[in-house]
Amino acid sequence: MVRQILCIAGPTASGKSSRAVEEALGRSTSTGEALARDGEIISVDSRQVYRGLDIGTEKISAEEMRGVPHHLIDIREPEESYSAGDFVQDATRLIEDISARGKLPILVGGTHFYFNALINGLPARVDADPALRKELEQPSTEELYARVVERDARRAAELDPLNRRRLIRALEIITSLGAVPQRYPKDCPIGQSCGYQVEWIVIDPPREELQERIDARLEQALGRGLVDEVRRVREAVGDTRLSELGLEYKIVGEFLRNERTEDSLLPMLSAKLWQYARRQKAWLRKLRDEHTISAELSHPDRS
RNA sequence: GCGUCGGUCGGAUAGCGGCUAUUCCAGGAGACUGUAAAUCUCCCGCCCAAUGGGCAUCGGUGGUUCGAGUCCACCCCGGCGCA
Repeated sequence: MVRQILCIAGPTASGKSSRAVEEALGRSTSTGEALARDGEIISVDSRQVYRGLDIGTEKISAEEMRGVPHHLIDIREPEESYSAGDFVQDATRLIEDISARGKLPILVGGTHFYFNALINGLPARVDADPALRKELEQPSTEELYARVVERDARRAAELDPLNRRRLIRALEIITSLGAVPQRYPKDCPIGQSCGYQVEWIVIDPPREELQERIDARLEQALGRGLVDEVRRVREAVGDTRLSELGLEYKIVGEFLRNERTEDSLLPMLSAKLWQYARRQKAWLRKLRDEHTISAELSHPDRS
């Protein structure tokens, strides 16, 4: 059976979360018509899955949820891993559950790669192999690339020879399957693999407006104790993992280690979040190209 | 005032007489098939009849030299030390 889902995507600070709640409550008036919707929200966010990362990830508060169930938030400890594969599995299950209850699954978030993975599928289906990954940390990047070329020339041609992470992942798949499966096999056109009927809402505010929203949100986050939150997370997971969590966690972590001044915090965070937003916009373009979804330039008053 | 260290492309930084002035950050354009807020690539003085070529450029002015960001002199500016 073809499940219907609503996907809300957009860059950071674009106001996705509150829009999702409105959609779930059926109060969206963007088209002028009152849509009687009763939905549950599935977060599509690679960082909000972690407990304790609240301020830095701009996690929605209980009040802001307004009684709408939210899924895939606070489901892991920060030191645990969570992958696109985990997400696809969890989201697939949740979509079934929510649909079975007669409700509309609403997927909202800024991890656009996860949307892509859910809708277009992840052909490999090979779990991470920590032991193998550790072993593959040893060889030089050149060597890793040579191995991929030797064992799967087709995939090698697609990969960046200098991107170790991707090379290691490719070798992980090759070790398990012999070769990396093709992205879009002839018998599985784009959009067919997921079997969902997708309605898109893409919120993509103009540059200047988004930058203002990012800065406003950052000042708010600092006022709400961002630095203390990062300090707690750092104590729990250590510096390496902290940096991996990215953005606020990485930058504030540098400050906590006295590698940067307090004055440089806000400007640097602002710059990094804008860089992030740009990467997200690149994904939106890709999603648009693949799904003919249209962007909505308007946005709700707050997020 | 004397001494001293320094003034390099938005910021920081390398450069110790020779051919394309280094690296990091910021900025811009992208990639992305299981770490994705991660990871990675390219561009980033000016101009052009541009898969190549031309002209600039290292605080200023002069000088030494076949050749100067690099050496010398003087000047301007900043830090430190001594007065």
